[in-house]
Amino acid sequence: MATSHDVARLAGVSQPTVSRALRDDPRVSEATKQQVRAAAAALGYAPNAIGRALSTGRSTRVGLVVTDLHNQFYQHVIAPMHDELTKQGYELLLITESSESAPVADHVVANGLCGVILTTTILGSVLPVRLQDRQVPFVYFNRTARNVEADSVTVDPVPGVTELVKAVADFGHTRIGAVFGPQNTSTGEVREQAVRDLLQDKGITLLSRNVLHGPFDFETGRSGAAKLLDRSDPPTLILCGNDVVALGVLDAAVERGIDVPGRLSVVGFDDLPSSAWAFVQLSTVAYDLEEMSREAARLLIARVEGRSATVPQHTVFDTWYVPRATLGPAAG
Amino acid sequence: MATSHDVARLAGVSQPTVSRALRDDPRVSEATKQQVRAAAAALGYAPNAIGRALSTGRSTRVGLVVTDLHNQFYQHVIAPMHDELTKQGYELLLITESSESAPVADHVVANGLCGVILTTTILGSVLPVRLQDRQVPFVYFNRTARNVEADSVTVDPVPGVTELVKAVADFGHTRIGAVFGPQNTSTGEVREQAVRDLLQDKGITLLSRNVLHGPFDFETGRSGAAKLLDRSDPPTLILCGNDVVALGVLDAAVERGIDVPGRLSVVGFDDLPSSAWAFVQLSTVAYDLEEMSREAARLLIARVEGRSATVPQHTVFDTWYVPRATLGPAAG
DNA sequence: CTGAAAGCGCTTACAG
DNA sequence: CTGAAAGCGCTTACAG
Repeated sequence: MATSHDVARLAGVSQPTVSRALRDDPRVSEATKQQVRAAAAALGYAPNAIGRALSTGRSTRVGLVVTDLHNQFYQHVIAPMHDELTKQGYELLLITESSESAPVADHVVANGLCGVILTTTILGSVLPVRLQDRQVPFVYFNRTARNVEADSVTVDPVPGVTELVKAVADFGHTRIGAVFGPQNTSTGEVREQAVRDLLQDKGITLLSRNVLHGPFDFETGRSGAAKLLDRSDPPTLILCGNDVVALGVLDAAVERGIDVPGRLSVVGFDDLPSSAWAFVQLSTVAYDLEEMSREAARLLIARVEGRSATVPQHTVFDTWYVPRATLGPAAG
Repeated sequence: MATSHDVARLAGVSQPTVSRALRDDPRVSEATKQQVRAAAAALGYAPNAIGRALSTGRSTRVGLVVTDLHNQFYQHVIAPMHDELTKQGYELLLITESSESAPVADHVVANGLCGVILTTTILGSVLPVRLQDRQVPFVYFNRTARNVEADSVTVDPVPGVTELVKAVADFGHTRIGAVFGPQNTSTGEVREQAVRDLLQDKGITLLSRNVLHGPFDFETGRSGAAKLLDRSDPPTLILCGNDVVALGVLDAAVERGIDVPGRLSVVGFDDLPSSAWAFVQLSTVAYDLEEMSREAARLLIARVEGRSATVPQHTVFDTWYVPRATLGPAAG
């Protein structure tokens, strides 16, 4: 592979001039730039990112920290995020957060990532602290944390849940079950609180024995539904922490031959593409996940490039209820 | 962040000794190693990967080249692949192949990737050639290419399709439609050929007007099914290039109120987790996609580390038929 | 067993 | 407008 020295030799200039010319430095004359570009093209030269990173102390590599890459949800955030990053000349490195988060922060620094998007911060996690210590810019995606302030993109569940709860009340549901997300994440907490508050406003009680928690995955939904449905007085509706959980609930219901929504209604949150499939038709709360993913990338880049205000930026996305086939009148 | 110089100063040794000690170089005495490790720990030092990469000319960063990150399929390859790479001390960088593939190869070199996994090589693509030119190790995932030999992991569709075709024949299907994958990929080609050959062995004809092609996505299935189902003599069975396409076909069928498998049978290929959901129950051809993804990572790492035989390694995975609810007796 | 020197491929003050 | 020099943080012959 050609280096800037090769280009310099061919163009008859010094190596630093090659560096400047190709970055379109205004101090280099047009004539010189022409020559350098021609020489670079002739040699098929592209600046080496490693050399640049070492020299500038900054790369264009962004880390995306996730817990569960198997989760369908991430597919829909990775795609637009990667797209936005690429468009702006950055790269996406996948990082899974293991239980020990200190290594992650070291890893990030050692690998010269210019910033990190945290999709997975457990409340009270030390990772944000570590990143801050090491002065690595980061943004919270769909999460926040109390200990460390930083840019964030989140969702306001209230508008969507308000509409949803109205539909629930209109359909006459009173025996309600819930399979919420983990209690140690802000996403789980915020959604649960919205549902609880708004149900209460409608005078609907959520019995604590009908409320379950677990990771935002299919199995949580399956096993949660199993517990709730095998009772003598099963709920007529199960509210879920997200769509993936709701799919698990549907799976359990169908397996038991329980008609949805005839005998059981199910509601999710996220409105993933699969929820709209004709043989799923999951009623759910939606928001613009794609735009939200892009916004996370944008916030991070702005921060990395020093274009952000010193104070943390918080973008909040609106939600709305999407009525489909899995929420219907309460069973007799 | 501390550098090896800081550690050297604290440990009272030279910087190269720090470098050697931390890599556990046998030429360094145990006593010195102890001191260096202690100093490194005290400073929270971790070797800088950028410096190392520049110096060795090799990183531990692997690129995964995909076309369509939105496709559900990739979720199931990214997760295990990332897991295997991480386990072996490598990192995963996402790369989408745009139409122009020369830039991709340059990008790979400029960013010092140590190797690349190609999931998406179109037959006749120049990317493999470019990578070979630049001496970047790579492996074909689920694809091969004629022009350039390289390590590969692929699937042999024959065993699974043989079983499948037997079931199809036993159920008495004769009016058969197909929505195959793209004709410009080896995966699409190989699967289609297997289906054609094995149907022919059973004396079943696949009318060319009933055979459609398209990208391996949901929309291909939806629109393909629309075409086939709106005919006066619709097929009693639609064979699909993969599960995602089959889901699209199911979607179109359900939307039209067509009973599956009463009036229409549908079969996929891949056996993605969603195909097993109780409300999907897609009959399909399965193979060990997770193990296959890990194997791709392993082959690449072995190649990168010079542990592979000079001749390309080809791992081929077995397939089998998974009967579920979407393949039944041919409609009257 | 350890250190001094050189170099990987860039960028960035500093001169001129 | 351009070049010579130094340095980013490592590794790797080369001496000793």
